[in-house]
Amino acid sequence: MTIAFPPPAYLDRLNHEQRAAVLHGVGPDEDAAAGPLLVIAGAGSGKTSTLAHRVAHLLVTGADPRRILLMTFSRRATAEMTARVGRIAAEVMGDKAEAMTAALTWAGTFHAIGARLLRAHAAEIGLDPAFTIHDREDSADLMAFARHRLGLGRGEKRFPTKATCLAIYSRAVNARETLEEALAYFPWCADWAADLKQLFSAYVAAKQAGNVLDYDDLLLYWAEMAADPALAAGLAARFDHVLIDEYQDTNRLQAEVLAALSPDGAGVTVVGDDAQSIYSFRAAEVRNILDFPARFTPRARIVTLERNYRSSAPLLAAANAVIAEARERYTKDLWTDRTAGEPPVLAHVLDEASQAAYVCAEVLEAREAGVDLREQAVLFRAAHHSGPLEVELTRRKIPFVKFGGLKFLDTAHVRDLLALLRLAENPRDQVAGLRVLRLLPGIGPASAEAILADLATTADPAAALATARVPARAADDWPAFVETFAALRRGAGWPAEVGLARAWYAPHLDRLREDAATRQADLIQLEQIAAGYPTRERFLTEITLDPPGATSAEAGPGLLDDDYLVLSTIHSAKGREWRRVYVLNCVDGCLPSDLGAGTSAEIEEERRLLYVAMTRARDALRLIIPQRFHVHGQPLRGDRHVYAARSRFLTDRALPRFHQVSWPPPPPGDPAPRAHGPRRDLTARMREMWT
DNA sequence: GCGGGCATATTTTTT
DNA sequence: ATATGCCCGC
Repeated sequence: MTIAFPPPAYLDRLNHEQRAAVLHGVGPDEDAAAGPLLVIAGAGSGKTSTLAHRVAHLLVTGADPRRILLMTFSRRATAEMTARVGRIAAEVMGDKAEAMTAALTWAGTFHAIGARLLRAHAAEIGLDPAFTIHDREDSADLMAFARHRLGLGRGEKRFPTKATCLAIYSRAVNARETLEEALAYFPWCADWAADLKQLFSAYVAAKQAGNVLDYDDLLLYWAEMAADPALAAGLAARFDHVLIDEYQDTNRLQAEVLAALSPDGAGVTVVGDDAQSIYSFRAAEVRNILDFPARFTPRARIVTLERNYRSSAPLLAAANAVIAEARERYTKDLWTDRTAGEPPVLAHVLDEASQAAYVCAEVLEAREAGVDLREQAVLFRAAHHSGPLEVELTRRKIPFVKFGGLKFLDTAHVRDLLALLRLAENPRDQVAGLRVLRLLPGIGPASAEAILADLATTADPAAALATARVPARAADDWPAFVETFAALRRGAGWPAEVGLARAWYAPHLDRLREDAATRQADLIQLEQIAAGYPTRERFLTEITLDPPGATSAEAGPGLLDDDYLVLSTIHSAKGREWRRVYVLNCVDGCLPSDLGAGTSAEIEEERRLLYVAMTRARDALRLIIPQRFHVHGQPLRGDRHVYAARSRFLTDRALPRFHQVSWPPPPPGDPAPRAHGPRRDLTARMREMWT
């Protein structure tokens, strides 16, 4: 492959630092062969573009796309990245660029790449390549199963729930901590260390018996494989270049994987921004990025991108003011030459209902002024915060799509259907089997377990089912199940198999659920999604590793062609941008969230969360402060609420960066505008007397 | 052993 | 408002 001289025109689009990041160790001075590179890329500094240019430049200068490992944080980010790489490369290579990006097959999330590598190397590490992958809920179910079997939780004191057990386990694995160290994050469970150890051991055994891997295993097996001298060489030899996006949100286990892929850092590029680290609840370790340069000798090169191309100056000034209060920070303030623009607005509203009304009014007004709905987004801390807004949007017939929170895949009927497909893929998968078999009336945990035990040990699962002893009450429904399972095992064709599974499931759905019709509609949609995958295995793997992230009021394909408002958790908004951004519930208790112990590290992360939300906006930003919002999860039906204060992150020092309004606007001539609610809320006091 | 009925605690963010 | 977990009758 020839090197393009003079340098390709695409380099001219980049600023000095971006170009340095793109050119590092590539091209004419290949002797300076690419040592490790860290790109600190502030919000809106052209990070994605820079990374895409670097990959494209590697391709243009002759790198083998099949030997480039590109890890991003979501499938959407992967798709966006490869599309951009393709466009850039096409400028120089024309039609050939398409083949190059098509060969960029090792692009995906850490977990997805891990799954592929483990399947490829399964035989070498004692895995059956037909392994299936448990998502969080499956893992929790298996944990519950192990817990039950050990008889834990029968004492007087309540044993931690399955979700908590899994969280502790996961923390230990991802942070590479001992159980005792991990328990520091779960102090109320400290007394259970011995039982938990026993439980985790049983959990691991159950996973292996079922030939299943959980999320953590995808990284753990990978890291362990890489740490084994006999296996590591084969892994490391696969790739010439390793590029990782959002490095600030990786955990220790992921850092280990990276270290094993390239011990001396050759060919490694990591990109991230410590000011946007928001995943420590998932054991993300911001030290990964901070300590990256010093891990190598000579140290890794650092390129810092501080010029912001996204936001107007007033918005950026406000975001800088918020992050300036952080206890500890490493990156400098961002700057921009986009000086014009309106200041961000702090909107005081009465409650969540008026918050919803305010957002609707603003959104519609902006649309009248020419800003499409899809250029606007509403962001919030927790998925349920958008509830009242969703109601209002639906009432006003404003289309929207929601990212984050409860997903399609978490509904019982979708899980039931997937469980059947998974059992066909991997008959040893006990969680899937238990779920499916219990759909048959007359089969409960005990008989299901007996049947599954046979299934796990036989060479011919379909035959084993046909001759299994089933309770008399289940006899009528049994043949249909056996037949469907056998057809799936034979491989009835994809995605036709989903149709078979659905046909089998339909009568059970009718029997078990009131709203069977709407749930059927979901399953038809699932079948359409399945049609987009080449095989059952790919479908099952990828859908658990990167589930369809969005739910919408008017679910259904085709919606994406229309104009719709985006609703998203702040976490799911990472890496995205919109012209106008609204942030709900900017009050203490929501942002920062008052759950958890409230350690200062947690508080700092909440501050970064607000920063991430603010820096998504290009032209306009509204932070909304309801004076009262109602407390969720209270047994008292109805209207318990708290009076909230402006988020502590919007300090007096940051305040001048905002324009403050009350909404609805006070009537003209009102002598006492009540921007901060009733002077004294006696009704609340009356209620509090009895709480 | 199954499955329905009742009580109870419990809610962040996600691969 | 929901989900998990426990108990009891069939």
